[in-house]
Amino acid sequence: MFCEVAPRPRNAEATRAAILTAARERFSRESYDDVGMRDIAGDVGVDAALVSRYFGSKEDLFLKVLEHCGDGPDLMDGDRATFGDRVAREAIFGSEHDGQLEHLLVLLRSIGSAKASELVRRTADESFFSPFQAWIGGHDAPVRARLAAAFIMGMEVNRELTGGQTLTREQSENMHARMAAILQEIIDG
Amino acid sequence: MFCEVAPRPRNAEATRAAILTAARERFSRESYDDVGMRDIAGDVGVDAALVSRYFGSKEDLFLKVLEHCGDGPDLMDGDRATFGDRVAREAIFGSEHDGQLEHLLVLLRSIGSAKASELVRRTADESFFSPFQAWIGGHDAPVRARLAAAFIMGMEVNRELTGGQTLTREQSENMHARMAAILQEIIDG
DNA sequence: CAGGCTTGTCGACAAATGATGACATCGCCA
DNA sequence: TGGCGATGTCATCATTTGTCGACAAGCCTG
Repeated sequence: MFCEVAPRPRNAEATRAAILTAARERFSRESYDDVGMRDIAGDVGVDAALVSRYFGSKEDLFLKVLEHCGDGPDLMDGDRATFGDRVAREAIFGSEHDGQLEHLLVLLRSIGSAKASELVRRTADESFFSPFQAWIGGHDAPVRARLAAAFIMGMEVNRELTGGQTLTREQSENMHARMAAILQEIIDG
Repeated sequence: MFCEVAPRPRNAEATRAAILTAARERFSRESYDDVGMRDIAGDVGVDAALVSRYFGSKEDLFLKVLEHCGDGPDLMDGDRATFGDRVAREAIFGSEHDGQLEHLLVLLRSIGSAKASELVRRTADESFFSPFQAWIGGHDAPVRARLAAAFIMGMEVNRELTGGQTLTREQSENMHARMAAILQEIIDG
């Protein structure tokens, strides 16, 4: 009884989209160097050569991922008065299914890779820092934007570094409250 | 006129130390994956095979670097009342020749690499988070340590991401003042 | 000065990677 | 239904990487 997997229908557009999605998930969990064309292809159930042909090169694919999920981080969606609370919650507790910070994760994962860092830098500026700074507005917007961004990104890194050992529920709530207050104060000026 | 480079004297101990130093400098500037044994060997003026033989494997060498420069970050050296000022200064303006945060840089550069992340996590805990948390002390030390650490690391990442475009002198001073205040407040409880 | 241990180099290998061109297979249209 | 373009696979290449064993050169001791 051979239980063959249903073959993917021959649809270039859909396959292309599936590859892009798989690539985005990979790049948000592993660094540019650690993600292989064969990995992405395997996730989709396709040969690695197809990925190359559809996207040109690995670098081009990475760039497409950055453009695709970088429509603009939705950090700025929502009430401005609850910014600290919202963002601190996601930064500390994370979120199932693709939270607002997934875009940042892709950037952070590959910031260390020499081959990707240039793309990461440019994207970070164009689709994160600039709009974020504009959204913050007011006096010293560039400075306040950097402070807030640093805090948010740092907490992501922190979660990565101390991922194993978790705080107690009470401590996490405590940290969330403190971070939310600090962030909100930065945002408000 | 052949101007030969003076050959390195045959001294295993010195050579070993030179390799370790070169490795530390490489790993503080490039990620684990981007640093090759041949690179390190080239810096010292030695064959790559020697590095392997002295340190076993690349992973062992990386671990030695972590242990070596991780005697304990000297963030905690100095007056506690000026902690915010000192650390914010180094995080924002950086520092020539190996500042207090060089140790953190090694960790941050390679946090994304799958092969190094486990070592990075362990080292970060043992030689950074734990002593830092103990040094902070007081109520909610674990929480406050993480908040401060996140802010500091985030500013390092920030510098990496926005390295190209610099703030004006005035803006930098402004950011320094704000960051120093926030850090100090976290430290003081 | 000669032997022998130490220190270092050379060449090579196996594995993995991104990339490419030739070939196979599906689906649509005449 | 037959053919043709679109879609996908296979085999392969060049390169890079860490690592290893064999060999060369140097320094110290007898």
